[in-house]
Amino acid sequence: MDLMDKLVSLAKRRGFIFPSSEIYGGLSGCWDYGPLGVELKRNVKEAWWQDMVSRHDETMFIDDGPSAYSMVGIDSSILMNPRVWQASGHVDGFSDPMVDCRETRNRYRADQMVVFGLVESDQTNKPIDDNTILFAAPGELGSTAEEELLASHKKQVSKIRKALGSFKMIQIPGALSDAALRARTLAPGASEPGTLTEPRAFNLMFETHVGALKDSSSTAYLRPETAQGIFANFKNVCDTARVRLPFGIGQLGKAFRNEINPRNFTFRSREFEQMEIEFFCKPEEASIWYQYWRDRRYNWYIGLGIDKAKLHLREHEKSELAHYAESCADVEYEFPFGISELEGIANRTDFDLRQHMEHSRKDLRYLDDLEPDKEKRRFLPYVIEPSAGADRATLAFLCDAYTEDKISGETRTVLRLHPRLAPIKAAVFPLVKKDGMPDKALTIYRELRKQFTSSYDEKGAIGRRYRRQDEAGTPFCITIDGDTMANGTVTLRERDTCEQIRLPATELLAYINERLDE
RNA sequence: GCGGGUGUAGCUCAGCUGGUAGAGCGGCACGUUGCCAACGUGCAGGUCGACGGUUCGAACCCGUUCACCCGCUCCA
Repeated sequence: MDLMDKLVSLAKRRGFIFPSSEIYGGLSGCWDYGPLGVELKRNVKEAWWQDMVSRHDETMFIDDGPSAYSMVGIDSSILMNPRVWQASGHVDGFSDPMVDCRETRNRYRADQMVVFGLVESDQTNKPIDDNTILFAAPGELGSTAEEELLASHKKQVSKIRKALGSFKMIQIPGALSDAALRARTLAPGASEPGTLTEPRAFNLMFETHVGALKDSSSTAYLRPETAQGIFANFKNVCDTARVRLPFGIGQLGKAFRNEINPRNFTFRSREFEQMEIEFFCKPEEASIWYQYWRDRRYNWYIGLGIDKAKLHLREHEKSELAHYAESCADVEYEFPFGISELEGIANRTDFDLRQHMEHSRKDLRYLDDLEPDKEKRRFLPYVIEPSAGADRATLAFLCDAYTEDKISGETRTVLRLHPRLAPIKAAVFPLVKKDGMPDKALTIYRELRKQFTSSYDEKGAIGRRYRRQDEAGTPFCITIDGDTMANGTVTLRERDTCEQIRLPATELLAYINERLDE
């Protein structure tokens, strides 16, 4: 059984993650977090929110940043005015049948791509050959002519003309929907035929209707990203929060994408949770802030215990960049199913604010009242966007924590989660179920429980209880034994080393709190 | 969406040429034990993914369908 299978089994067996609505057969791309999973995921989100937003100190330079900066948070609604998604490009970009070129990674609207075939130059329009190459060109069906084919295609066409003599080119409707014809089709800029994917309707956004009437005027979308809620509130935050450039707005929340093919456990889901920051700065400082956020976000995962050897920061090639991004880097983790993206950090320039300014006709420019030059006072800030997936981060922490080691010949399964992320911080056991130990243990348990998630267990052998907590990732197990009854000390057993220390029960809270902050 | 594979207990799986459901682990109870998955006894838990067909009889054969996994694809 490979690591991923083991992890999925453990997640189910111990109550981390279940398939959504499982008693009805589940729903592809949707997952439920169980009693342990919800604590883990909350801890991931809480760590992010604290580290990025609520505990951020705007009076200090953070992690060698270029300057001090402010961070504020918002929580915008999932349903928004649909014009938001027109401005962002999501409505036009993802609602039509599209084909992708595997080689050039370009995407075309299938209904606006014209495919030409070579036919006899007489009236028969008979194909000159059943296996000739076909040429695809983006254009408008019915009006794009041979002359408008890309230059690279022209060369090939004239080459064929030299070899085969006279022929003419006609449009072949529906060629992209036919697998055999598609395999012979040369995409613009591609080096060989057959690189185009099947046309697919990219109904990426989930549609719904607001109000009682189900007509086009009531159409609304479940947000496919949380980012636009931040851009849409940029002016509100500027007007009310007393922030000055540079500053960031953070948001945690659900987003929805009707993925063609959800895969790899919770990694690609249709409903997922994002942890996004839109960081606004002066255009001339954008690249230095981009560097800063790349490194800061990469190190955030390391600080929470992810194996550095499995975490990569990958800078995108220019050709990989989305049209709105000037630069982009991915934080990638080596999952058992392959290297995959946890977070993208992009320099989005002023694309989003500009789009929203044009569509909303509201002036979204930042007013720099310290700038003496009146011409330069109003401008659109550039945006650095560190956009992370909460479910992906949770999955990465789980995968990274999963360990099997040997304790006196027996295989032990243990989740070596960072104490800050562990669903349960401490478990309390009476060594035996007699001599007043359960009562003493319960007193200590109730004390710990006031401060952090704790567990009490008196069932079964002590070794079994330790192992149960190992599978849940509990970093500390506290055992009440004969000495506790005599002198008030307890043993505290470390999850990762199985080593025990003895300390007075009265010092437990302070000790564990200290360890949680490491 | 296309190609391939898999659906049996909470988990991992066995179940022969069709004959009426099993194991290990896990859970619970009691006893014994007492610092790293101890032992004993007992209990609970399955309309064998769903629907339909063939048959005296289907977990097994046939059809349909759903879900999941792998590859192509996409991305937080």
